Formats: sequence, C-alpha cells, structure tokens
Amino acid sequence: MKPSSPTPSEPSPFPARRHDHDACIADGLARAEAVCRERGGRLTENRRAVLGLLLAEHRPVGAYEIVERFDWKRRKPAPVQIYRALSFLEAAGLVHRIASRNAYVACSGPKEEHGTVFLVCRDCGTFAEPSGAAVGLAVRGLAAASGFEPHSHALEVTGRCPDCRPAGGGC
Amino acid sequence: MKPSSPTPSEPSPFPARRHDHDACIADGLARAEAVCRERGGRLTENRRAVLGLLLAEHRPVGAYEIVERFDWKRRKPAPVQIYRALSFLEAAGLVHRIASRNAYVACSGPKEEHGTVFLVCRDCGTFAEPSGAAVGLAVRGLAAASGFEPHSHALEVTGRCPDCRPAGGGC
DNA sequence: GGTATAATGATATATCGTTACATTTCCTGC
DNA sequence: GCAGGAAATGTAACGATATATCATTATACC
Repeated sequence: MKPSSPTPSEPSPFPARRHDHDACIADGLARAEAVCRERGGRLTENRRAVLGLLLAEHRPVGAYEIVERFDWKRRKPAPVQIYRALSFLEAAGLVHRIASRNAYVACSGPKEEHGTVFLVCRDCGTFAEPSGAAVGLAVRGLAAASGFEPHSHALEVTGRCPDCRPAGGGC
Repeated sequence: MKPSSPTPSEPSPFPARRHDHDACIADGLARAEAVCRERGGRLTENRRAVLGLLLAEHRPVGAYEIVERFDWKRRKPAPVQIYRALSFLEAAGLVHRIASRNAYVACSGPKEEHGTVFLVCRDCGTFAEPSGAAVGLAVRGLAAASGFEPHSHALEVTGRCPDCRPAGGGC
C-alpha cells in the first residue's frame, strides 16, 4: 500500500507528481484574465509570460532566474521588466513573494484575507499553499492577547514534502 | 479607561514604553554569554557589540544600518563583519532575521522549537515576539493534513502595535 | 612555547531590487 | 481615422543586500 492521502475530502495542497500541467497553466492564465477584467489591469504579453513561467513551476523562482530563462522578442529582458510584471501580478493576488528566499510563486488559489501560508520542501523545492484558516485564527488569538491589530501575515514553513520524506519511516 | 492589557497573567509581548533599558540589554548579553558557554562559541567584542545594538532597539535593524551606526576601534566596519556576527548570533538563536524586511532583531526569549512569530508595527516599527504555541499547533495541523513534515517556520505579522492603534476606536 | 582552531581584516564581487526618463502601445471620445 | 491621455514598456544607471576569497591575528589546548 502506498502512502496516498487518507482523506480525499481534503486533497493535498501539493501538486500530484504527474498531473495535467498544461491544464494547470491554462487555468491559472484564465483566472488571471478574469482577475484583470475585474480589477481593471491588463494581462499584457509580458505579464502573461511571467505568470506562465511561474505557473509552470510549482516552486519559488527568483526574479533573476526568470530574467535568465526568458526570451522576449529574441532578447533577454532587463530585471526591471520582470519586477514590474511581478509587482502587478502580486498586487492582483496572482503571485506571492517568498521573502525568506527572495523568490516568487504563482498563487494557487483565490486570495485569502491578507494572509498566506507557504510550505516549501527543503529537498526538492516544491511549494504548496494550503488553506490558512487555522493560522488566521492563531494570529487573531495572538493579536487579541497582546493588543496588536494584525493587518497581514505570511507564514513560511520549510520541511519535507510528501514525496521527499522517507516513505515508510515514521521518523 | 485606557486599553491596557486585561489579562496581567499574559503580559504584552511588546516592551513597555518606558522600561529599564540597560537591564534589558544586560540581560540579553548575559543570556548570550550563557548560550555561548553551552554551544561552544565565543561572544567576542564584535558579536557582543552587534547584539548590544540590536538589544538596544526593539525593532528590526538592517545590516547596513548597523554598519553605519558602528564605531569599532574608531572606524566603520565592513559589511562582511556585521554579517558574520549576525550569522553567528542567528545560529545561536540570539538573533532572528525578519525576511520580509531584510532586517534583524535580538531574540527576546529562549528559542522555541524551530518556530518563531514576529509582530511588526507598520507605523512605528516596534517589534514583538510572542509565544507561538498556537501557531506551532496550526502548523502541525496543516502538516498532518497535507503529508508535509515541518522542520521550521516563521510567521511574520504586520499591523499596529497597542501604542499606535487608535486608542478608543473600535475600528 | 607550539600548534590547531576560531575569529577578524581587507578587498572584491555576486545577488537582489529600484530610480529616472524617454518611448511606445492602447483605449477613449470625437 | 485620429488627437489626447493613461498605461505599459525600453534602456541605462544605480542602490541595497549579501557572500567569496585569502591573508592575518587571537584564543584554546596540550
């Protein structure tokens, strides 16, 4: 028996090892189009390209790595181009910055109330963004206890993803 | 009635507006000495100076700000000196890096199990490090649900500290 | 004292992110 | 179509953050 998810009602936030990648990119881009229509921005070629690259990776990617891997009109873009696209996408809630790694990921779901949770595998770099309701609760609890008025929060967890942790070992 | 802490059993993690600052620095340095004896490192003059500066501020301070404010043997230190001291102190659990701000703070208490919580006031920059037991619980819950094996985590919350939030306003 | 290890000093460089300003693209109203 | 204005891009230079390298000095231990 393989250690597959025991509770299909709450699927793992990690991407399946093999999955329909093209669909997952197409979904992300479609969602981006919708968000842009709603917010008023334009999903231009540059922004679409950056988002597409991030959607194609399920891991945090540095801005300069995006620069290197890019081929816009047969030439390398300047860093500022990438940062501009990232700023726009981040403001739209389509991309998150992983501060502890100076890297960026495509957001995997609709934006939660100013709070995000990131799980990053220390071995393979795979990334997941689970629902952070429990964390939001914990934050509000801390805030109430200390008189702090929370505005936004980011929880970054490093560890090992289901694929990288020793299969049977309970350790 | 002023909005002081209603539960004296759990004191605010924020420093009182006026408090015995010298004692608070002395305590931190004493604790550092103890940690060094235990771990085997040396709390050298440079490291002690960096830690002292961070202890004197209750807010995140950037590495280059430390450089600027420093006066070692009548000259400005090179950045690498500061980073070396910070690395040592961070490894010893005496200092934390606030990734979202590229800044560093003196740790206000004994190290918790590979997890930390930071509250940073967006108005005055004041910083607090409350007990993160509730967050640790939330992380373990998320992990259990997704098959992730958490190793360490950092939660960074921005908002307004008790001194900066409007006194009576329930907003 | 002699030796190994830890820490520092000094210089250069890598990495990450922004400023400033000119130019182009796209939408809108005519 | 086409002028006017806002949004987005192109280009170059710069600022901020962090590390590499190697020679030198201090400290602990025998």
